[in-house]
Amino acid sequence: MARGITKRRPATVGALLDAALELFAEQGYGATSIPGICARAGLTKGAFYSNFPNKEALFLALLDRSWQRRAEWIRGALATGGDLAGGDLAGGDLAGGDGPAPGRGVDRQWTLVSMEFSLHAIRRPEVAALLVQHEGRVRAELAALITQSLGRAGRVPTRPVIELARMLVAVTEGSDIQVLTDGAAGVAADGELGRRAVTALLRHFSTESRPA
Amino acid sequence: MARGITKRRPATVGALLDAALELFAEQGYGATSIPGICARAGLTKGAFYSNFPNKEALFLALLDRSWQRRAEWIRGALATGGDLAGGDLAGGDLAGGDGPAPGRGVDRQWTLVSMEFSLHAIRRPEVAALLVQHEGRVRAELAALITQSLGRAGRVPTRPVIELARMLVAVTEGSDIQVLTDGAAGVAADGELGRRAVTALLRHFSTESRPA
DNA sequence: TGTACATCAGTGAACGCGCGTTCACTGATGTAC
DNA sequence: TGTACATCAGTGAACGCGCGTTCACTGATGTAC
Repeated sequence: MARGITKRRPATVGALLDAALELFAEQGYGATSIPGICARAGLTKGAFYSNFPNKEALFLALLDRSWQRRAEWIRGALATGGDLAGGDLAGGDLAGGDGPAPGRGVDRQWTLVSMEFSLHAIRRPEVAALLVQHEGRVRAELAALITQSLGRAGRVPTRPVIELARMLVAVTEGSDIQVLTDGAAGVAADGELGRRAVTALLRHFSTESRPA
Repeated sequence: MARGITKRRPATVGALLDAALELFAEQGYGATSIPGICARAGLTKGAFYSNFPNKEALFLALLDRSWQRRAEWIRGALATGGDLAGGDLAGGDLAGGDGPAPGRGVDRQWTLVSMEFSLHAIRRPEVAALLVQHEGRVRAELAALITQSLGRAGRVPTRPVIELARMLVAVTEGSDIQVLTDGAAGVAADGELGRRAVTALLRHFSTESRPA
């Protein structure tokens, strides 16, 4: 007679995660209250405590869901032969989309929430472990994408690809912040600067592969 | 008979700003309470409200002080002929120091607080204006530094220096985040990756200046 | 298919606490003489 | 230099509010027969 989880739970948890994503992006993690999340989700506080012990657990669950969605996206790019050098993964797109993925432009919600999480992780070693693990996986997938892209252009890397992956993530993150702050005003289209830098780094740290 | 400000104020304000810097870095802006700041500063809450209308005003005052200190630092680098390409400004050092400036390595406190402020600014257009203005000034000074560095190396930029300045800020910010998150584990010394990327970008977007 | 009922999931009232903010006050500062 | 006193700056008690958390309860779910 009703053993284990029922079908209501996933819907409730989903509503809470959706509400939290919105509010974390709008107001920030610290400024968002549990009652606020419940109200946005159209639920009572009891529903929250029935599913999570505290706000941090909700945050981790939210990241987990986002990471899964983004992982699907990056794997899709690999499968369909995404080309970094061409620019279709560079810039804002590295920040992908929380869902079916937007095209060009920075995903504001995701960028804000993941910046918050970086801050959070930097302050708490036990949370940092999670982030480090996740970023390791992302870098590994990105490294594969780099190798693929360079290969298509008839080039080979002159430094470990994992190191290039780190650089691309850094420049992309930094660019995204600038785009959100001032739209990289008057310099180039959204993400264009980041894409240029990515291309430059890929060229600088690779060389033509002449099969003797 | 005691007209205008007395000598107590600067000391009180200074203590509050010091306390706030520590706590914002430790716990984050949102999680830090006014009573908390006052306790850390060894003052009562009244002292706070006697000097600031709210936490946000304190935050802005703190940034103002930090920016002034950092501006002195970057101007010093220009005056003493700092060399970007050589690496002594690149990497974590772009993040300088809130004070006489640390040598190598990322300034943890400052990086955390300025990330928080970026988030804050992205969410509030009226605050963003301040940040945009400040970053504009920083980019201008950095552009001068880039021109100087390239000049020393007998090179000229192939793109607007202000654009290069943006790229260097982006890659430096992104690298700093990685260093704080996982120490850019096992890849290179702190900030080394950022420095390499900076050098690569400077080389890629400049060419030898052969005075015909 | 229909009904009984055990278990699961969310409700809503209740609580204690620390927050932000105010304000009458006391002590510190610094000018006037 | 010393004293009187007006103004400034910080104290500490007080307040109302919304937060996080708990829990007895009611309604939803899904199995057994």
